[in-house]
Amino acid sequence: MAYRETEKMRLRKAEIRQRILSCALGRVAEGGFRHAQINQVAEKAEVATGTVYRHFESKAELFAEVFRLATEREVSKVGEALNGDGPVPQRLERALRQFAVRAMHGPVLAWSLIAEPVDPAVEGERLAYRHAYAELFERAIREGIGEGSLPSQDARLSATCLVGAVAESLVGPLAPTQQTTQQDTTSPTLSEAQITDLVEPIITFCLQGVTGQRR
Amino acid sequence: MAYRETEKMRLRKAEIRQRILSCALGRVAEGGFRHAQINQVAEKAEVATGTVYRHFESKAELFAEVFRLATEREVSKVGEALNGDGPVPQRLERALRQFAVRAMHGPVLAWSLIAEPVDPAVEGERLAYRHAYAELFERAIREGIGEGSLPSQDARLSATCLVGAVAESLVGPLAPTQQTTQQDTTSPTLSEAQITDLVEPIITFCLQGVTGQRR
Amino acid sequence: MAYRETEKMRLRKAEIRQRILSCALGRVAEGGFRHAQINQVAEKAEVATGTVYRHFESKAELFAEVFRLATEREVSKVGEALNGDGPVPQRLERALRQFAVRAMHGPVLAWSLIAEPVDPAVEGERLAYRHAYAELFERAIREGIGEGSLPSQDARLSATCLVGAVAESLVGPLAPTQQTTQQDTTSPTLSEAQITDLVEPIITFCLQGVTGQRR
Amino acid sequence: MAYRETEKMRLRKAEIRQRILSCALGRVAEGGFRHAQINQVAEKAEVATGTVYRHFESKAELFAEVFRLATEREVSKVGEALNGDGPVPQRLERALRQFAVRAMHGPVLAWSLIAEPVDPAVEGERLAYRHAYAELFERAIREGIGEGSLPSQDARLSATCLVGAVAESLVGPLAPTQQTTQQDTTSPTLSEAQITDLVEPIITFCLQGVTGQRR
DNA sequence: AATGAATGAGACTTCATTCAT
DNA sequence: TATGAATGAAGTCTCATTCAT
Repeated sequence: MAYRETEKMRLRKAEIRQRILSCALGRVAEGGFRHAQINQVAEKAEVATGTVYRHFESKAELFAEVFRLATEREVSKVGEALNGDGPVPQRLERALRQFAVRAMHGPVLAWSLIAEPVDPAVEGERLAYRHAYAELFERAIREGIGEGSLPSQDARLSATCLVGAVAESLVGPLAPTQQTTQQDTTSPTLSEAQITDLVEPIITFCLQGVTGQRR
Repeated sequence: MAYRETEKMRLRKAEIRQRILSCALGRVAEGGFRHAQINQVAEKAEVATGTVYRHFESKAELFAEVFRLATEREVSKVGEALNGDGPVPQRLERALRQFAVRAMHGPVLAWSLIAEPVDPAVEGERLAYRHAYAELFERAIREGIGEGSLPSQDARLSATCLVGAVAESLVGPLAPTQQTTQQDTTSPTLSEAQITDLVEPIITFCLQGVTGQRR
Repeated sequence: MAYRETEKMRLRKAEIRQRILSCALGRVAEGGFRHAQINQVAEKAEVATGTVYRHFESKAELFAEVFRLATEREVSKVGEALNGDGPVPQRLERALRQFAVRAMHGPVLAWSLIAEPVDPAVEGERLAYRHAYAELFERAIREGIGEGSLPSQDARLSATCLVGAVAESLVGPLAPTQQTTQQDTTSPTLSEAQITDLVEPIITFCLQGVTGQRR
Repeated sequence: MAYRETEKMRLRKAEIRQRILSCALGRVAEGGFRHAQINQVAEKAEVATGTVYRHFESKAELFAEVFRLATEREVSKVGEALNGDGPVPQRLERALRQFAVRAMHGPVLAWSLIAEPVDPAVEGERLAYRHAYAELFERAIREGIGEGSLPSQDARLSATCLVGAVAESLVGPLAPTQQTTQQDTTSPTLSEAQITDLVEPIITFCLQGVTGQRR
């Protein structure tokens, strides 16, 4: 008989691709890019090594995709918050909270996305990611300066400071959740209340940084 | 006689140890921990590979020590600035400038110290480093709150934000000096004027963040 | 009804087999056996990988067949020339020219057929191919010795020398057309005039070799 | 104690390098470049895989060296024969005999050197090897034309024919010693008498080819 | 009977660490 | 004690072949 059920198989293939991606993401979330090896990803996804290479050209390609996958939604959420209605400081606050709360839910992953050095190919994605963040914040800050709700300042550097302050506070080794080594594969999950307690002071700092006014 | 011989040898041994350490530091400054291999360090230090292992238990041990070496002075400089005379905001400004300017002069090293993921053993040192920074800033902020020069705030988180904002701005992939991949082993050297242009807005942001007042 | 259906399918099957064979030959002609992978052959033939294995037991089987396909016609042309009318030296000349000119038109293929090492199974075919050539030439030389148009000689070795001289001149790395690496997949096509300039001296050498007389 | 016995160790290192080279050559002689894998070479040489890489930058480098090793002497012997005293035809005869007899003693190796396709890096060496041969013969033929002992001819093509005729006769699949597959790892060793019987007719053919006179 | 995704052995290469000299 | 060659586990990637659909 000719060839049937292409649809089913296409689904299966897509599913395996997804499984590989998500297992790769899982490995990154557990131990960072550093500890995510093709073999282990394949094993976790219950496929053969070669299968990974059927779906992704190389390790770098795979993790670049992982990066995009993990990143896209984060950036778009922050973007939504920043592009919403209301005065800029209020929107900044929403966006920072969005950024911070999400990062708190997966600190190792967040850290990998933000700080871990990787293959040049993946690095490209990270750069894009940070750029995306920075540009979103930068644009908002410029807008705030324009509308008079923010004082004059170097919008780009302020945007960078925002990202840095949040990232460091939440996922850096200093962060309350990271009192231990990053190599730990288990990360504590915080309660919503704990998260709020951490996030609010950070937002205060950041908003004061851009507005120059006591919050 | 026997004693003086021993003494000489002890000096020589210490000297070799220093040379290994400083060459290892050199490699990190050039390309990060990632690209610092024992063989290359040994070669640069003009000793045999095995000699490195006579002075340091393992690669991790060596680089932990490297980390301490590189870090100690940075932290103590910032500490001096923070523990000096004058109102806290002024001291904070001095310290931040100290931190920022030094980082700008060796971005790859700074980035490695701040952000590059490494062996657990080395990570411990990084933790200590960031802790040291955070504690210095935290103490100063507390003092400022006490003396009334700073508003009430979560001193620890503010301190962390300070470190994060500076680090991100100066050595992150977004930083003006890092518009390219970290894999680059050559980093542009900035003129003093350029450095000032970068550092001032950052300091402004940070001070506003802790003081809640327009600078 | 049932019969005609079967017939149609048999034709279709034969056609697919042919397509696979000819695409495999194409790949060899482009880059040699070395660079002819089953996947690429299948893709070029617009069938699935598995289909190749329905028609041929293994890669080796396929390429053995390819070898036969590519070889048969060459040998039979040379055979016709050798078995024609006229004195042996004249027929040898015709045959050598036939051999040489054809090889010049597809140097990579010719080289693959003559010299590239391959799987044992394929090698068997190459052996048969060279044997066929050698036997044709050998028989002609024997005939020439018999009729007195050629001096006494070891007919087999002379035949081998003929093949070797032509093959090396035309497809060896020394050959004027092969001044570059075999890995090159594109080979220059020569004009008829150029081909003649190359072929004539070779024929002269070969005929002198068997006749022992100045041509 | 400081470092002693450098001399002994240098010898040992050189010896290992030699052992690797000679085992690699052995593998080529047994089954061609195709079947010479780094692991097997290392095993045969009784060293670890990594050791091979201490002595040679890459597989290609190793086999390029193997090629040079195997080739140098052959070419220089032929060169000596060609550059000696006496009329050109006589020198050609000496050189051809030299070439042929040596090849007969290691047919698989000879074939690998002459015909097997390999890594581009190794191919470079082969090219050089064939060039060397061709140039030697070409120069001699030109000289012969100059001194009147050889008729006018395309020296380059004649030289190529010489190499091809000898190579094919001795190491090609048609050659009496190669009635079986090249993949055979054992090759029959011929007696001196047998070798003479094979070599003489080849030389006759070749000399007749270049001189156009019955030998 | 055709499909083509999955398989997995096997090839090359790197580099932290050891150990005979 | 210093040396540095040797080690070998581990990692990435390829490709002939199989097999569920």
